[in-house]
Amino acid sequence: MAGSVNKVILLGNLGRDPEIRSFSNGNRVANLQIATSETWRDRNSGERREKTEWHSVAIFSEGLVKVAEQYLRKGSKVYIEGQLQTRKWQDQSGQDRYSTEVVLQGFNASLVMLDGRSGGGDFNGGGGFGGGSNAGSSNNELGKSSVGFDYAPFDDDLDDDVPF
Amino acid sequence: MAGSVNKVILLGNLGRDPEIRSFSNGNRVANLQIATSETWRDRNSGERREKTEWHSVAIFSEGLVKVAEQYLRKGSKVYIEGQLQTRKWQDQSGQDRYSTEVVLQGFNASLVMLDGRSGGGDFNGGGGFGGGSNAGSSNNELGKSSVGFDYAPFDDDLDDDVPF
Amino acid sequence: MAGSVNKVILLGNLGRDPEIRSFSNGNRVANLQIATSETWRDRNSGERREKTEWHSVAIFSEGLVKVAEQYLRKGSKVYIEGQLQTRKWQDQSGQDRYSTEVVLQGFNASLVMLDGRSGGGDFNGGGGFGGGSNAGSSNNELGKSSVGFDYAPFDDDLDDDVPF
Amino acid sequence: MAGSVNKVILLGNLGRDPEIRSFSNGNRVANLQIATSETWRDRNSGERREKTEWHSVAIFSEGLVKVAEQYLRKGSKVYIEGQLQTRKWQDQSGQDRYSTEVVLQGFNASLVMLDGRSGGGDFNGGGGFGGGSNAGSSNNELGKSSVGFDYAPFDDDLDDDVPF
DNA sequence: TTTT
DNA sequence: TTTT
Repeated sequence: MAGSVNKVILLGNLGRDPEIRSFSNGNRVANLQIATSETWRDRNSGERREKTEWHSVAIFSEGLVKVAEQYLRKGSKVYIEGQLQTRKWQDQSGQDRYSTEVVLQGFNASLVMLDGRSGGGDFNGGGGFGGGSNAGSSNNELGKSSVGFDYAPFDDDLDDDVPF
Repeated sequence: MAGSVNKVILLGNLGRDPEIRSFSNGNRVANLQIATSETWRDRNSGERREKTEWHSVAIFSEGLVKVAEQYLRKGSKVYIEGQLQTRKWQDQSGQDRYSTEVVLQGFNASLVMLDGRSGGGDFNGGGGFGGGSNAGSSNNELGKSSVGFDYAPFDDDLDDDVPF
Repeated sequence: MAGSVNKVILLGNLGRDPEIRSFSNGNRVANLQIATSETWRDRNSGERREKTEWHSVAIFSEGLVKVAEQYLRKGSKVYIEGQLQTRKWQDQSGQDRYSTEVVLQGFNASLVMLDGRSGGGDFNGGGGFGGGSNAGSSNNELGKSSVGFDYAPFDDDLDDDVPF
Repeated sequence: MAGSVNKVILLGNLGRDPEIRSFSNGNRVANLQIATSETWRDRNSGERREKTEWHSVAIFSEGLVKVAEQYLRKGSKVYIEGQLQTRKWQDQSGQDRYSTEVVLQGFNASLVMLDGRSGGGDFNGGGGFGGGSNAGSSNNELGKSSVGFDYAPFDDDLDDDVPF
C-alpha cells in the first residue's frame, strides 16, 4: 500500500538511562522509556489528577543510537518522531505475546534533545559537540558516510536560476 | 508533567468493519483495525518487499463513534490523530498483559474519511449527511451541545479591530 | 471539504518577548517569533552550514495567551502545534500583500514550554502554578470555565464496565 | 540550533495541476496549490460556514517531483509532509516581499496520493506503476540510486539475534 | 484483516 | 483554484 502514514510524536522524559545492545552483525539498538503525562481536573470531585503514560522506544539508526548513548540519561527531556511497530514473541510458556514500540529507523525518524542534562557529556560545551547536527535528526547519521546525508536544505547553487 | 506530547498520526485502511460497544453508563467505544504498510527494495536480492503494520484504534469521542458507525467499513481509508495508551489486563491465567492502542478521546483527536466507501451508508448522498462537518474533527462532536464546539476558526467580530 | 488536515508543529526558540495586543471586544492575541534551524555539511566545501527559519505565530486561545504572557520570554524554548493561515492586507500604497502565520486557536492547538526561563514567573515553583496543566494544551483554557475542559483522559467511571 | 522541529502536515485537494519547472542545473521543482478547509456553525446565526485556506507547496525532491508530474492533477487529494520556509524577494518596485511555502525536500518529506484521479496517468494500471513505492515517501527517490534508500524497515538479518 |  |  503505497499510500499510508505511520507516525508517532512524543515529547517527554526518560524514566531511566538508555539501554543499548548490539546485534551479532554489529548493528545496535537503543531502548528508551519515555514518560508523557496529562493533568486534568476531575469533573465530579474537582480534584487535580494526573495520568502518566510510558512508551517503549527502540532506536535502530546508528547515528541516533550514538546520540542516545552519549547524551541521554534518566530524566532527559526529548522529542522523538518514529513509527508504531508491534512485535510478536513467545513467552516462557510458549504463548504468543505482543509488544508495541515506537521505532526510530531509517529516514523519517528524528530525535531532539531538549536539555543539557547529558551526564558526563559536553552537550553545550564549546566546539566539542561534533555530533551536533546529528542530534537533531537522523538525516545526518554518524558513521554512515556512504549515504548522502550532506544534503543542503536549500541548495545555493540554485539561487542563480530560481524559476519562481 | 505539564509539558509533554503524545501524538499518533495514522493514514491507512480498515481491515474490518468497526466494532462498537456500549458501556453501562451509555458511553460507547468504536474499535478500528487500521493497516499501514511500507514497501522497499531488498538490499541484497533487489526484490520488492512489503511490511504491513496493524494498529488497534479505540474511539471514545461520541461524535467520532457516530462517524465510524455510519461511514466506516472494512477497506475504508482513513486519517486519524490520537494518542498512545497502554492498558494492563490479566489473562485467564492471571498473568499481567499489556495492550497498546491509539486512543481518540476528547479534543486533540481527529478522524478524516478519505473515500466514499461507506457500505450501506449515504456518504455522498445529497442532504443526508448532516454530520458532515463533524466527520472532520472531534471539535464538533455530535450530541455534546453543552460544549462550545461552534467555535469560529477566525471570528469575524474581530475583523473591525485587527491589531496587526 | 469535511476531510482535510492543516497542521504545523514547531519546536524552537523565541527571538523576542511575546507581543500581546487586545481587540476592542476584549479578546487578545499573542504574537511569537520562533526560530528553527538546520545544520548540514556542504557537499562541496565540506563546511558546516546553518540556516535559520523564522516563524510568525499568532495565539488566539486566551488560555495560551495567558501562558505566553506569564511564562514565555525572548530565548524561551517552546513546542507549538497550530495551523497555517495566510492573511491578505493592503500596504500603504494600496497593494495586496500576504502574510502567512501559524495560528493557535480553538482546540487542536497546543503550546508546551520547554524550559523554566519564565522571567518573573514561578514556573517550577510549588503550588503557585495553578495553571500548570493549562500550559500543556489549549484543552484546558484559563478563563473559559463554561466550556467543559475538565475532561478525563480516561474516565474512571468506565472502568467497572470495560467492554474489551 | 541542533534541537528544533519545523514540520507541516497537510491533507487536501489540488486547486490546479502541478506546475513543474527546471533549474539550469537540471534540478526541478513542482509547485502545488493545496486547499484545506474547515466548517463550523456560527455562534450567533447558527448558519453553517466554511473557510478555505490555500497553501503553496514546493517540491524539490526529484522522486516526488516525478510523482507529482505523473499522478497529481487539479482536484487530486493528497497528504504531504514538509517544512515551512519563507523566501524574500523584491517586487518590480524593488520592495522586499516575503512568500511562505511548504517545502518538500530531502528526507523528512513525504507525499501520499489519496485517490486514483490521475488524469492521463495510469496510477492504478496493472504492473506499470514502477514508481509505486516512491510515491509513498521521499525515502525512495527515483534517480538517486547512489543513496542507500533500499533500507529495510526491519532488517531480517537481525532476526537471528534480536537482543530483546 | 486492509490496500496497492 | 480544490473539495464536500
